[in-house]
Amino acid sequence: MKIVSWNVNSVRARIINISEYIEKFKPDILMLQEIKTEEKNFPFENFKKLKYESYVFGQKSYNGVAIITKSKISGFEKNYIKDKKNQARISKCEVKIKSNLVNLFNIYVPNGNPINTDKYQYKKDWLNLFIKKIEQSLKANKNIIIGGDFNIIPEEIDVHDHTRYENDALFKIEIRKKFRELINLGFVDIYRHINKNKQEYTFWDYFAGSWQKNLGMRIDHFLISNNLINRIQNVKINKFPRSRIKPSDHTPIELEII
DNA sequence: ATGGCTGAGCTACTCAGA
Repeated sequence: MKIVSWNVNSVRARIINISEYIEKFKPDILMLQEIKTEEKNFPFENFKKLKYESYVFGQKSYNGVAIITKSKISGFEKNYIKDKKNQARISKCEVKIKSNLVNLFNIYVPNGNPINTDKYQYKKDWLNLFIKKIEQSLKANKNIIIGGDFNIIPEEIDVHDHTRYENDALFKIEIRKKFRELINLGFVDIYRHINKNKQEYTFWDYFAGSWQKNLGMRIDHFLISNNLINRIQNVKINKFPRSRIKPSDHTPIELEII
């Protein structure tokens, strides 16, 4: 089963790119972040034509997450954590993989910049709430996959110039510690687990030829609960969509699980 | 290279992104 996470930076502005991606790479489950639309304006029909069902937690203008799936999922849930700002940033569902029921989380963690504002506190609060909820969730079901835009650069290798990001909400030590805290509950950052020294990115900003110069960062991740690690066949950052016309600033990360 | 590019909402310009 191929499960993919992709921050699309508006599902409506990106519908051609996303459709092209689906037809070319055939994900079973595609988790989208930053769809930037309410459910009533979501392009359900476009995905239906490609034989995918859509499950949407939308919001006007900003944020928003969705699951586009060919596989059967159950228990789709919005508002999984109590978000102080009422932002659409997380959904949960269950998917059967072989004989296991796996809890699948799709997350869009707050950016947190600038760090001298309440946006940064909101990011920390959000991460703390999320960590607590995952801790609880593990007690009920140890099979968990968390995919999404974490807005966290885990280590120095994961950004083109780490010295520029020491006081950035994506790379500040206390934020990276939250990432470690999550992992210490019993997960691996599966990309780094498989690729020990590889320097690849999932995001390049739109400015000043960042893509052409490969000035990017790895901020989109899959965390896999320890008991599922040996079921992972492959994890891949697919740069193709970032190279297309009118791209998202993020590119998909793809997971193969058996 | 802390400034420049992109999308939404709206229709001039701000907010947000990372």
